[in-house]
Amino acid sequence: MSKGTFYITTPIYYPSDKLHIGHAYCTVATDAMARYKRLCGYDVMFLTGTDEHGMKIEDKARDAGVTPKQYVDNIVEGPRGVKDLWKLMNISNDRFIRTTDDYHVVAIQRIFKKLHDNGDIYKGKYVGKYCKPCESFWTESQLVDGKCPDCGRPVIDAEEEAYFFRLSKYADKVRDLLENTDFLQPRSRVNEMVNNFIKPGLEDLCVSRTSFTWGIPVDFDPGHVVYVWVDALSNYITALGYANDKYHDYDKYWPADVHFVGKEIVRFHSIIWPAMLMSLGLPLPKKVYGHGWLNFGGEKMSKSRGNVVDPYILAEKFGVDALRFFMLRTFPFGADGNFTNELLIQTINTDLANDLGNLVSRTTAMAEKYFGGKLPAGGELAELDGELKTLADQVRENYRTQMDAFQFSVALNEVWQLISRANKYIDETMPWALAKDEAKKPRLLAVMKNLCEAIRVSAIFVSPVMPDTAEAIFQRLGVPAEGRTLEAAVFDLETDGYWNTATGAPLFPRIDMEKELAELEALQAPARPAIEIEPLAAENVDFDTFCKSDFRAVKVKDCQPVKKSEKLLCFTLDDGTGTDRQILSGIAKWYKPEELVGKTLVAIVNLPPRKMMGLASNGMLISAVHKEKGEEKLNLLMVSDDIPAGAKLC
RNA sequence: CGCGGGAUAGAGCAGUCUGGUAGCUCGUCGGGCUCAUAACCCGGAGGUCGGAGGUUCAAAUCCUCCUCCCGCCA
Repeated sequence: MSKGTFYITTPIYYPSDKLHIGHAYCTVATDAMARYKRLCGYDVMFLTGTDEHGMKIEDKARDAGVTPKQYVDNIVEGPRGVKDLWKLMNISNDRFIRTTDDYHVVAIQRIFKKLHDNGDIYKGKYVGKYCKPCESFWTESQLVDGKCPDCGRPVIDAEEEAYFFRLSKYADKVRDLLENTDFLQPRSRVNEMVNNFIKPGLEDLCVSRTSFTWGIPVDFDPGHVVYVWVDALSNYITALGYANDKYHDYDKYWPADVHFVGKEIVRFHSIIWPAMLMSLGLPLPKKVYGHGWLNFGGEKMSKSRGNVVDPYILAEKFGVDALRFFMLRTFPFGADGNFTNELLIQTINTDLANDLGNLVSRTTAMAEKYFGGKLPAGGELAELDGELKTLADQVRENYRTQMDAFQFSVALNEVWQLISRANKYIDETMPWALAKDEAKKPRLLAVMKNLCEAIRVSAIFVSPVMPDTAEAIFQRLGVPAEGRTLEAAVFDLETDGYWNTATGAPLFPRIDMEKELAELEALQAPARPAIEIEPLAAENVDFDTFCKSDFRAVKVKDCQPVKKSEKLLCFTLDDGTGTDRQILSGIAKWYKPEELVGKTLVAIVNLPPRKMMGLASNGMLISAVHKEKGEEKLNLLMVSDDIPAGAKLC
């Protein structure tokens, strides 16, 4: 009686740090879709996992003084780790893959060998920017001001021996796949991929490295480890047993019905992954869906901004279902969303407490009061009831269409049409008035049963997103198992016998907005230290070297913003020599040009001249910098105006 | 001319592909109801849909140009 199989995946997450709400968003969406398909009657395989190799984890582990494996074990299996989080979020994955799992390692070596043997992987030279102290390769785009993004030191051109995958060979086929099929969704992502990566020309892909060791060894060439692409992307097939003996359902579930991925990795899933599969001669996944990101308060979430949202705090505070619901109801799945605590609380209060929760409360309260919770067969129907059923039928159609298109927010909006209609139905029928007249008892019975029926149907629709809530509602109404399937989600005006309702605590208590916001603020604040300063330098500078630095008091004669630059201000300074000195400084964020004119500042004047935005800068103004609650703060060093221009500091 | 996303009532968003009375949530104002979680139901006020041109009987929606914001994600 199964309708076939449905294979759905999340990306495998990189456990270099604890996961945040963005990861939870993707996984919850995938979980809701998996549950929905199960509800539809599919034999579902839902896979998630972690991508555990690579230099960054090697580095993090070294810093923490543990082995890379110990490091990832802790983040994946440890307290409040990845698996704990998914347990908390009620994620119903059927399988969890770690790229350090033995079977995966073996399979990757076989896959790598196969790609090598068929000529799509060849040995070449990887050319890039190399930072010697960090022993790291960087690409041009990763560099910060042309220097190593980790340590800020200069990089050199360098090369290392590496294996390459002939991605270029598949450029035309991949382009065709993207442009002429609905493989990649939403459609808007197709242009991004084609314009940014395929049109400029696909380069072959570096798939092995020798500059770090935390990875799967290339078994036929010691010293090389498999670089992320082959290792990570292949998880979708190794987890089914491809090229290994751990599992045996590759034939059953591959090709995947959909890979849900964040927009930042659409490129790998829509270009590299299909090309790899083509090379292996395997079928391609049916769809890749690139969802948007959750921003926080209008800004991108990031560690350094200190605005990373911890799903643990929110789930514990407001409940897992409420959090799951909020993420899927509020934001269109394909686009970025702006997460705010206010919006979260507002959504919970409006949709869950006022609309759904209150509907259940008032209905069960009346059923209890008028019928002792048992609603027998019979009742007197009216025209209005047909309206309710018609809407319920429409909602069912639209809900299924939207869910099948992965449009969670639209689908849920449909369900809330029905919930609102049911609330309105109560006002229209006024059961409390009917209850006063014994002759109207049959009508009252029908009204109550219709309400229960509307709630039952709604609960089924809601169940993929809020499994616990749906369960609670079924229990409150006394709905038997056969009344909980999507098949059974058809509004019936003639329900018979099975209603056995119970009153109870509110499903979703209303939240005191101001109080909770304050508490959240307090909970999140400790994560951001009030004042942070850079650690003192470990290395001493010798006296002579220090003495070479020529610090002088300078007076600001003029200060102008630099066109096209957000950061730079251009200073004309009196350094006491009689000739104006021009210095550029990246402090526009903190100071307005006009407020600095006339001030006496400190500058080092014997730095080599440097051009910035086409203007020469002869020296550097000295500032004091620190961080406040994760935010960068800067204060220009201003000294007494009594000090004459050019006075030497020593 | 690097690429992409965005600009719609006080706030947050949908609608733009497939032109045809501008919609939702919150807030606000007024009314109703009392079964329910100060909830629920009805109604009002509030928008020249970033700007300028163009196509069309008709444009938030299509075309051109401009301004501003946001990302660039090994």
